[in-house]
Amino acid sequence: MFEQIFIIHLYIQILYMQQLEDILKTKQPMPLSRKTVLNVFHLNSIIKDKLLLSLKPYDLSIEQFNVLRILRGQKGQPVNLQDIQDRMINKMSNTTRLVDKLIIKGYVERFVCENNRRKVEIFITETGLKLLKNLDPVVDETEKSITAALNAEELKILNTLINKLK
Amino acid sequence: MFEQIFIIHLYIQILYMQQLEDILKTKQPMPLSRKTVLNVFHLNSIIKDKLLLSLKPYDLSIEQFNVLRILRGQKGQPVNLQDIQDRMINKMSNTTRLVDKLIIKGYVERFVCENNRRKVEIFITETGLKLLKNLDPVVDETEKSITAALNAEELKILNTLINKLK
DNA sequence: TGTTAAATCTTGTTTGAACAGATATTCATC
DNA sequence: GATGAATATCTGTTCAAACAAGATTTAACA
Repeated sequence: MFEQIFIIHLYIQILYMQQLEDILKTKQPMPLSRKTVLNVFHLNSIIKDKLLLSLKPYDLSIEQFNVLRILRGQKGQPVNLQDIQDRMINKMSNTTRLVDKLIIKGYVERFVCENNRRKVEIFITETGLKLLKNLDPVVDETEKSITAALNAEELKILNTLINKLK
Repeated sequence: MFEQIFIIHLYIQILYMQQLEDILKTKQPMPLSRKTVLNVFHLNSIIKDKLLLSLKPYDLSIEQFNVLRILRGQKGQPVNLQDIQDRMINKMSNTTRLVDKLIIKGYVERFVCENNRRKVEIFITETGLKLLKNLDPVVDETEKSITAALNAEELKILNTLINKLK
């Protein structure tokens, strides 16, 4: 956890400031806190839809895809279910069944951990790695198109503000 | 849709810049676009959980609550299902059943539109209005606590950036 | 006017999420 | 080493979301 101070001079064109009010067709102005919450929900929904559209041809949910990326990041080192749950973006109750589906599709394997037989160790398979390799450019492209409206500096500011909220 | 130019001088303390990397335990740095997407997902998940917790005592989902707020905003004017769908933050496929649940709970009523019998007009009931009145301070408080880490200027910037992405 | 298309809502089915309870293994303590 | 608590995962059930097809009413128009 670092502590730095950035000084940023930001010139922003406020083009679509009324978007949310347009959708909701509210007459009176909303508190800034509510507007922010609703805007985050709305943006999340838009991004989710776009990503899902990219993953649809591969029959993967966003969560399944993220788990595969987590496993790849391990580079062969074992991960147990708890680890996966901790690293998932949307906390889920049943990671077991998510992994089940990835096993059925042949993208991951599950072994009982010999050191601690309560745990299960999960690995990504060659098939899983190959799938990710195919998906990488697709998802990269989608993510870039999603964030295309902001330049690097603006994105950094956005991430900073989000991190302060979390 | 207005067009204005704001000049904002922003001094931001970057305190938790590494949060996402901490969770995912990734070694190599992520592209800024991916980081942004994951950060939005993560923030959305956190906010959703907090709001759900506030609504839980009232046995309302976030979507149900938002629909009630939309109906209240109409001040007695009829809204049909299509209108509601258009104004919902997360586009849903079956608004019918969402409204069904609100009817069962006695918060809204449904009538066939006489001018166009394909449409159904939906109104909020007195019970629904009373519920919202109870919920207002609770949700306001939650929303404020969610956004408490940012001051008004930062929130405005955040909303502007989000709007540019949408 | 009769046929077809469009708009609007509903229903059926399949899949995913949430929650609680069950199972299996390990750890701590006596 | 027997017992109860803690850890880690799995399973059952219930409820919500996604998707597609169906039903009803209106509009278009030859």
